[in-house]
Amino acid sequence: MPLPQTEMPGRLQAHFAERGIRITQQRRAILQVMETASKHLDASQLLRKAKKIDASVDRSTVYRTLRLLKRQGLIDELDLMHLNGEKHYYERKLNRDHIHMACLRCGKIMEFVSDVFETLKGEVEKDCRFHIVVSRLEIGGYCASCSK
Amino acid sequence: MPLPQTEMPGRLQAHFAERGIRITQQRRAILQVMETASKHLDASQLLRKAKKIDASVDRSTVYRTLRLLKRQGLIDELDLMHLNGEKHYYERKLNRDHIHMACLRCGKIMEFVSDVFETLKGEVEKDCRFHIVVSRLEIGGYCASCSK
DNA sequence: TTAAGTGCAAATATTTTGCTGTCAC
DNA sequence: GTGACAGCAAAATATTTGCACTTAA
Repeated sequence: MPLPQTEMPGRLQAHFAERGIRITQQRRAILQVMETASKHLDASQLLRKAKKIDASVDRSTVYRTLRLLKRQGLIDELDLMHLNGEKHYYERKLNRDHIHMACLRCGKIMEFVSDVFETLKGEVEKDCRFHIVVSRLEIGGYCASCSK
Repeated sequence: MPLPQTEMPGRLQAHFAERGIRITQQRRAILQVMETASKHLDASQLLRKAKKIDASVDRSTVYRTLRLLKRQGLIDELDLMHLNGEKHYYERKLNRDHIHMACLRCGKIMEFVSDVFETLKGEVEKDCRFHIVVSRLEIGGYCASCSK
């Protein structure tokens, strides 16, 4: 029997609590969507899903909460090569950065984790004496099925 | 004594000619700006500079030409970590991809070329059987001066 | 209690599109 | 001559903001 949602705040809400960031009903709904989303939501999708939990959630609250999450370093903002317009996509920042590949033909999004990527970031930090906060590698091209 | 501009078409215009893409007065102005730009123009800056060469250039022609240049693989589109709003920046695609680093404090944009980046792309192509057309690595953080 | 957060509506910012007239080839 | 391209204005898309009301702590 799963615990009720209120007893499973999730990491995002826990982070807010630790930092003394106020947790409102609307933020709780938005965080819950971000926690449980499989992947890559844009602001409109996030709004729609959050409204199912709390119908009062407004579009501007979604944007304000996204800004907050970005500033806290809790989410990453992606373009996915602008395959579908200029909107942004958001996902929880996970333990390890990953590369996003977008197929220019079928639109499929793939992810890839690589030690070489970590090496590359290390090189940038050392050679450029640059302290990396956030990094984004997006690749456009053709996936295995589409380039056959 | 420099040659008149009409005898120095530049690579972008040459590419258009080779592919039989029509070269209009307006496109010539826009290409010339892209050729000679030091770095990273957004659409409005590009429009402003192109108008100095040909005052008739319209904003929509700039966007249409940018789309054409992107599709021809002649320019790269960047966000520069959205340090200044949601607009895009454009630069001529050079021989070799480079990484863009944006300082979150002073706004400085740095570039970095790395063999490791080439290795990483090779790994993606091989391990994911993904044919890369365009790639973009943007990093946000603090530059040497700002993280002292 | 009260500072922070919210909804709502309107404003901004950026990019795209429909249409009619023009020009490169 | 004609199909591709242009300017113009209006629309579309995405995001932000001002303000008065509400709420978490």
